[in-house]
Amino acid sequence: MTNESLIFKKFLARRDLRFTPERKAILEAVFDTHRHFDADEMVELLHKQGKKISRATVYRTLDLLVKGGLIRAMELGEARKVYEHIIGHKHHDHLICTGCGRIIEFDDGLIELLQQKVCDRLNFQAETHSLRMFGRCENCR
Amino acid sequence: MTNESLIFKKFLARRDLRFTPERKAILEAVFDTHRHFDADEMVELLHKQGKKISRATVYRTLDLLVKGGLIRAMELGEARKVYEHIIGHKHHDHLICTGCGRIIEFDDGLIELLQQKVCDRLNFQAETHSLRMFGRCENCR
DNA sequence: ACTCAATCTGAGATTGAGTCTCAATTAAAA
DNA sequence: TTTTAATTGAGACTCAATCTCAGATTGAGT
Repeated sequence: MTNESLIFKKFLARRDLRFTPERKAILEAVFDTHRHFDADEMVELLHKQGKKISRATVYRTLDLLVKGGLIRAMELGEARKVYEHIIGHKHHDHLICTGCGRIIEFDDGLIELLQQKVCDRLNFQAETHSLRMFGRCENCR
Repeated sequence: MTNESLIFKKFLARRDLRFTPERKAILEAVFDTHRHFDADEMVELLHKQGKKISRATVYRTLDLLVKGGLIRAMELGEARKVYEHIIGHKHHDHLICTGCGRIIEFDDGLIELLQQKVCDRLNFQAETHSLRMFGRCENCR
């Protein structure tokens, strides 16, 4: 049993929700994918694997994975939301190249610290944050 | 002639686009509004003022104002894009209360500086950025 | 002022990601 | 086994945003 399965099961149990075969299959497909993906890509991937799971269930389960803190949803300038793993990955933010669509991840502890200071100063209790910089990567500038 | 009119006219002229009565009315309505607004609110506001301007034209003109650097579009956690002025306003980022929807603006020069350093380090030429922190404001925590 | 090519507009159709509905199914507890 | 509640799938629905295209408007050139 993988780490993420345990965490997801615990999350579901806490809410009287069930670890169904569909949720298991989606969880596994999500954690087998080591890049950003969107909901409809996940539907397609599951169908390619012969798993007949409806769009509605995929959307619902991705929401659960977000609520459970296993994955993170982001808007990277496109219409669709994309997702990435949280578990087993250090927090990071994104540079988004408006030329080629490339996503560059970075993290900077000092920026995070200063963000926290801003929140403290304004008496705000941050739960999540999103820092995105849009521009040109080295290949496109 | 206001500052923003001059800038918008110049932007349009540079692209062989016209400063039509509709675009003028939208520009004025936008800069008379001193808070965040979305496209459909702007349509409604114009209609209340007796200006019969179509949704399509409002959407198109807001895009032009963004391209021209007069206003900025953001996603603040809701489905709709919201807009705010850029001209005459210092750059800032946002705290978004997930309890009451309140938007708190802040700016922190040191964070901006560190963002620039990240871009320099990764050879990335940033054009815009967006830093949002979601959580609970002092009234909702 | 007139012509003409290019831009602009409005009404409504269309798109598309995401959500909702509800009947049938499945899981788990009693 | 019975009962109760959660779950699923198919497709309808929502709604912000975009697109279409015919007719109107603009402005440069004459």
